[in-house]
Amino acid sequence: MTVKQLRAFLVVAQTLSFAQAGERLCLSQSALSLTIKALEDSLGGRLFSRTTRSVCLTPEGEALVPLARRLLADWDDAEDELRQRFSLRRGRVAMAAMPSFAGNLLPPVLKRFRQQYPAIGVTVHDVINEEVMELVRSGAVELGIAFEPEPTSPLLFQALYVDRFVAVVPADSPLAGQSALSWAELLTESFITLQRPSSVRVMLEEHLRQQGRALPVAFESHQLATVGRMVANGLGVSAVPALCREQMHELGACCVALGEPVIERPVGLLTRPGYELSVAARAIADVLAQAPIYPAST
Amino acid sequence: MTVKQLRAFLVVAQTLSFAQAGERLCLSQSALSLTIKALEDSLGGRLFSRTTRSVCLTPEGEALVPLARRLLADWDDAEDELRQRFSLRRGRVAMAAMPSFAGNLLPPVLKRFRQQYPAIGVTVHDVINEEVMELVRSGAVELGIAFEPEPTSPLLFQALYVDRFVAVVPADSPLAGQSALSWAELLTESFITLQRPSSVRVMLEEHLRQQGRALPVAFESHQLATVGRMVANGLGVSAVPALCREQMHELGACCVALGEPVIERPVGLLTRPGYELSVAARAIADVLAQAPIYPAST
DNA sequence: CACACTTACGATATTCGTAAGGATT
DNA sequence: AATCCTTACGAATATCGTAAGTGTG
Repeated sequence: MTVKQLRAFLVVAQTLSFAQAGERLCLSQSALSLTIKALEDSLGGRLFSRTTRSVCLTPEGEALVPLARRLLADWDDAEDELRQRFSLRRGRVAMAAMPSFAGNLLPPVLKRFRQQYPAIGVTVHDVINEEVMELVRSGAVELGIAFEPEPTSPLLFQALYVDRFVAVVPADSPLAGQSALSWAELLTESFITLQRPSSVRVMLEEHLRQQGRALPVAFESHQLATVGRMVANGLGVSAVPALCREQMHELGACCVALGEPVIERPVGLLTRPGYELSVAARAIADVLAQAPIYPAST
Repeated sequence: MTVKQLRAFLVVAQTLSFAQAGERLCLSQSALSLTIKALEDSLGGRLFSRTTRSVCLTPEGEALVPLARRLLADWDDAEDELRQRFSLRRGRVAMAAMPSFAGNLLPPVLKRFRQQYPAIGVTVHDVINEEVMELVRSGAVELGIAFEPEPTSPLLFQALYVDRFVAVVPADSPLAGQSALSWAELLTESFITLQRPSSVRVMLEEHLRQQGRALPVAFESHQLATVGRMVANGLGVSAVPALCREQMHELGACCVALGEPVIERPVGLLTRPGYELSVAARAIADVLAQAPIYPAST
């Protein structure tokens, strides 16, 4: 039993005429006759009762009509579903982004994406850098946005821009007026930073340890917003990726460039090697790559 | 999108190997490759991600797997359903029979039918002769069992046997001992018969009117069983088709042959012209025609 | 180098349309 | 006689398998 046969059957069942049905199916009478015959043979009995002059359904044919209708409707629905996915008129993408990106650069990108493909749903997992990598690695999400992983990581990385740490100081601090700060100057103050699993914290400690410095941590939080608020209230200073500059300003803190050693690290797209992206995920990746919203890398 | 393509897709999705899938499908690698390619083209995108060395599903392919499973399962179910109908391993037949037949000869016939085709359901409408014809005419039932209709009737009739009226008298009546009765003898008694719409009543009156006799109706009922019981209790006599002889005996009444004029009429199968019987109905008709249970026609 | 999928090409099957046949109104 | 379905047959199309090509482990 083939799709074509079933479609032909339904049209004949509706018109009760091989000639009319053939016309509607763009098929000659003879071809249609053979098609129905083949269907009947495959099922083991007659579906139509032909009396050379008139055609009518046998009881078995009658029973097939509703079955065929449902079958073909489901068939067409499934076909449509897939076609819509491929043509970006439907779908859902799961992605993960580290909080600093998810909260700052991602929303405008998603807005643009939404304007372009309004029927594609997006699930964003706003988790710390390490969990982004884990979600991508496990296949739970198709796309991740995070710092460039170690070379030993099996994940594919495509850089979007290079992020650089900047100092965060209270707006009324004397440090706020300077065009740039040295680490030595910054570290004389009480330091506020994120809690341990955070990659921002880990990166900071790692780089400073390499030059023999330690982080004088006075307060820590697991929310960037809290860090910013603490700095704004004069509890101390911090250092965050430039990505968060806007957010810090909004919280009332001031960002100042940091001198040597410049701590910077590429931020970009993580994907799982060996697995293709869905058309929809590919579209998000493209919008991300073309978005003109990234801070200069220098 | 064709059935063959979808089946091929599912096997490849399971094995994740064109070679193995081809083997299971009895298809060469190349043919399978083309089949999948055709499916992908028809849907507008890739379903598998091939890296010359390994095959895996794209997210869209992943989405198609459950759809394809359901689609093909439904497809096979429908195919099976029809095949079972044609092979008499499933189905339902609606038929109608006049009460005298439905209550006497039909049960053993249906028992035989059931033994032969245990999975075919039968709906029997036990209604008076005229309604049997109406149900067949309207297509509500495929088969009817009734007296032969008038030649003007559009229904097809196939005789099973010829039924003849016999007298019904109380067992303790002097009439019960005779080998045959004349209508003159019978009509001297109080007469019990069925109520008006019944064809038995109509036929009786019609035949007697032709010879200038009237029916001295004392009691009437719309149930043959009640008529029999009334006769058994000495309320009077009756005349019924020979078909009901057994039933009358069981009710305590006695049946005796009737002399001239012999009232007889063929009983048989009614079908709708121009409409084919279902395989299952055909099977019942065959069992009915071959059943060796009919009284001799003479 | 070996394996696994793709592409190319000739052979086989299927499907199609035209034309003839048969039956009914 | 006209209409409608079936059957027959040659042609176009599609599908298949073998074999060569290509990229990966």
